[in-house]
Amino acid sequence: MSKYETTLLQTVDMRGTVSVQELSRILGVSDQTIRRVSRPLVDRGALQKVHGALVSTKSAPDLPYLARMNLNREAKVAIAEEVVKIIKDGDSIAIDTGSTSGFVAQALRSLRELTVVTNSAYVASTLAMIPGNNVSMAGTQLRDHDGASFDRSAFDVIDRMQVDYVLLSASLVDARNGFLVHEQCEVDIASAMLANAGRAIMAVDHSKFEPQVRKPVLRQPTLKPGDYLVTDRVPPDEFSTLFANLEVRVA
Amino acid sequence: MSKYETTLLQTVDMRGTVSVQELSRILGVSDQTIRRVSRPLVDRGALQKVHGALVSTKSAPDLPYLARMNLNREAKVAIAEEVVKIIKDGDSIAIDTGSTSGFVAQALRSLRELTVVTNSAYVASTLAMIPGNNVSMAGTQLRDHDGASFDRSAFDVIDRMQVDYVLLSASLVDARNGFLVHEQCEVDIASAMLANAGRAIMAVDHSKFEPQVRKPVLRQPTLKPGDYLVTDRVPPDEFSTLFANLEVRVA
DNA sequence: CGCGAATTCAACAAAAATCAACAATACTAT
DNA sequence: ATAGTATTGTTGATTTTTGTTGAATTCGCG
Repeated sequence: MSKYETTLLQTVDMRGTVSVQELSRILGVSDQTIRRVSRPLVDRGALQKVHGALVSTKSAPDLPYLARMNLNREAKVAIAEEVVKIIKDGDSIAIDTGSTSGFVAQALRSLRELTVVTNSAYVASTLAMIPGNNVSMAGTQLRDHDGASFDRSAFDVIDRMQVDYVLLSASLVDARNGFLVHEQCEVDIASAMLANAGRAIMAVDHSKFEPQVRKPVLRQPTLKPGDYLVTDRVPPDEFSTLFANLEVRVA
Repeated sequence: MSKYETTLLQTVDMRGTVSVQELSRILGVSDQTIRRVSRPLVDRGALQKVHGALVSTKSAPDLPYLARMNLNREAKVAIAEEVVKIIKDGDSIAIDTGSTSGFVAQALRSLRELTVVTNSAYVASTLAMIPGNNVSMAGTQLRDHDGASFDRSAFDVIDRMQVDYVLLSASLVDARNGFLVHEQCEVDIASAMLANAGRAIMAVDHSKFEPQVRKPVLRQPTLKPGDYLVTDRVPPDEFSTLFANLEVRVA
């Protein structure tokens, strides 16, 4: 029996199916080791093996995250990995709600001793399980489609913290108007997080550069020079002025 | 018997698996001593040894949340389904933390228009995603092994609500002393939920009727006549007086 | 069907952990 | 106080585990 067995089983059973590469990052070992320690597990039937990944034999707990999580999945995973390169063990970060945030939370499981504040119950529960992390859930009543909170107490919690980074997202990036979202409450939370954080990380996949069916109209707070913009494709030229002061990273 | 035994057992049982190096740092002795001291413990079956680390034997009560979720999985799934039969669409329920609660949350996804209050981020995020549900997360700072909160604000939230049911759990059922758990804060939350709820549902799988390695000593608040006890096997006779006034359901 | 990319496997070298024996230290009983 | 006993740290040989390399296999896609 290997010392990684329990963590490995935990992670796979929780997510249903997870790639060997990702497991190696989460456990901090090589992919070859993942294969080695997982072999006895699949022999004994505790796990199932497919090409490139391990899948749980238990009825895969169909974790909520709806259709949006699977929209542009590869893009969001890539962005999440790029975001994790910015963060180091021991850093503190505020994370807003949004589908990309969910992937970032998953990817952040490979770091240690993180201090996290978030208004998303999904992000909170994902990162709270990691031993050594210090996670605070901001807010009480949860919005039903994504499990995020925007009530008064959320702001109280956010305003109490001072963090190194804040992870933000947007529904649409407009060359003229910047980063747009649909709801005022999302802007409010973003502003509060931004006010209490060092550098901001704006994560938007390439689909956010194209026109949306339902056009968002509310502007996210403007970013500071030096804040990060992480995306999965080189943005079209028309955005160059908007991103002029930002550190742009393409996954 | 060595003076380190109890600390060693506690630490390993708490964390599920901990490396020899880390133990030597924690106890302030050499790694060789850890090996020496742990040998009789693994001989007597109180601990398990792997290369580089000690892991708690499987009946250990405080394994990380997701590891515990895979312990007696079938039993807990069955119990969860039985619990769901009690609840109807539109009901309100308070849910405490614990591995069984996680399964109940999964099973409750088949109901609609639920009002839920819980101090577990996992339960909260699981149920908040269902359209029509109204979920409140009680508490802010999350305990790292199971993502549950026990801070002041958790009680404020719970005390504001009046719900139809409360789902409780226990680490051990003792014929003389009733339902026992390890931590005072868990009792406090249970009491608060109980005070604001109609009928209680105590969910315990059969393993909770047998002696535990680390014996819990704190009594859960006593249940009212008519409260439910849901389990997966007919409890031994010695518990008949304890369960006399309860509605017992066996999955 | 065949090609390129990704994944897996086998084998070996490097690193880490274990064990046994011994030396140093603390503790006990007289 | 002192001899005897038990416990702990250290050292080096041995074993186990881990990362890396390169070959073989599988997968995806035209």
